[in-house]
Amino acid sequence: MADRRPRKDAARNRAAVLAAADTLFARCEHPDDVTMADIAAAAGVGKGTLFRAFGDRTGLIRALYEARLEPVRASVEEGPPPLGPGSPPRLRVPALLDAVLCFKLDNRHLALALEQTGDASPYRTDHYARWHALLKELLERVPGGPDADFTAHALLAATRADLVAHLAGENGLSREEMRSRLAEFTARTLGAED
Amino acid sequence: MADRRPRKDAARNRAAVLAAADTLFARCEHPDDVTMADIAAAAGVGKGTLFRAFGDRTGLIRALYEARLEPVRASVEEGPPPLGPGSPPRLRVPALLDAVLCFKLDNRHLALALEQTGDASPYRTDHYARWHALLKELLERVPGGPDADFTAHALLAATRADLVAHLAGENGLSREEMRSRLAEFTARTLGAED
DNA sequence: TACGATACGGACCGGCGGTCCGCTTAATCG
DNA sequence: CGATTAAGCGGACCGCCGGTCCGTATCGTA
Repeated sequence: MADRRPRKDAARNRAAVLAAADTLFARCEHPDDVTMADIAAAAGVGKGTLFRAFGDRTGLIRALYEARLEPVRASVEEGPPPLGPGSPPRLRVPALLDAVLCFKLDNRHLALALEQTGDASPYRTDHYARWHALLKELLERVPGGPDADFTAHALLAATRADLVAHLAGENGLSREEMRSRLAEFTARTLGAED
Repeated sequence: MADRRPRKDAARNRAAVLAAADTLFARCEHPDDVTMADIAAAAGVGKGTLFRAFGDRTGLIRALYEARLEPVRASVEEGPPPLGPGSPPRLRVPALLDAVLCFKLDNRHLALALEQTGDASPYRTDHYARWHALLKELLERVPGGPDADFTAHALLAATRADLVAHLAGENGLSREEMRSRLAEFTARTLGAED
């Protein structure tokens, strides 16, 4: 009844597919330019392998995204302040949003691909649920703070992948400029520090 | 060299297609469930007609969206305060965002279909450009206000169709609750009124 | 009414995500 | 080690969708 370990070749292929998909998404401007067949070919496997390993297109992208996100998640859950636990909400909230923003900047293609996957809104993924829950909890502990639930959503919305891509691309906003804008915006919504 | 008026049947068919598409999108939960063939059939025309009139899927959805948006645009550009011109930014900004939110609530399916259309990010449409430009201009006139450009984007991001749909659907947030949450959020980012 | 321009419509196409099944190969066991 | 077996493989195949094409029908005009 225990989970049986996967075969060696299966594990190797899985990794190859993830790597291939990663580079392909990074190379192409629009996520839809990368087809499943492309990924399979680049990874040197058949399409069947790819679908058996990840279920469907969304599953593959999600797996990639979450693998990349893992270090950030770790920093947030057990890293040092101000990002890690234990730091006061007024410091941790901006740190958290900055981390999300940086992640999206560093993984534009992936985030775009994921948020844009037709089926299932980005709001039903569990990583979104985690960010939102944590943010909400922190906001609730800010004295005189705004409605935590909505504010958490609104702040996260400011880091949407396509917005970030637009600001970086069309507007030519640099990484640091964007970070400081977001920090300022976050500070405002937290309100004056009494 | 003048623009030749379209033939009567062409105009009628165009209207029929828009109407059919509207009801179909309204009926279905997920925009992708509505295919071009469905729309053509519901409108009682051939697929060719549909594509000749609107170019492609995105064009059709955009046309629908903008037709619906027209009254709101009119209210904003030449209506009475606080939504119309002439009212002070501190009143007009929240009014504007409230109007956008209400529009998205009333046209969830359309907004979803449009924002989710794979090709072209929602940030390159001209209605977005208009909202953003106006909002930015208003924010610049708020004394001691935040960075206008980024803030305008961030505020609009809080009214993204899929977020609105999520809040209304999963969270069961009522229309009025959402409006008041957004109003509160907006007020916060505008800062204390000195 | 006759004629040119315009629009119609549905058969058709290319390409995509996803499936299926005969073959290969890794793991296990005597 | 060789035999056995289940897990994994891969690419031909399928259904569907957005988009095109062109012979035919209809509108507007004189």
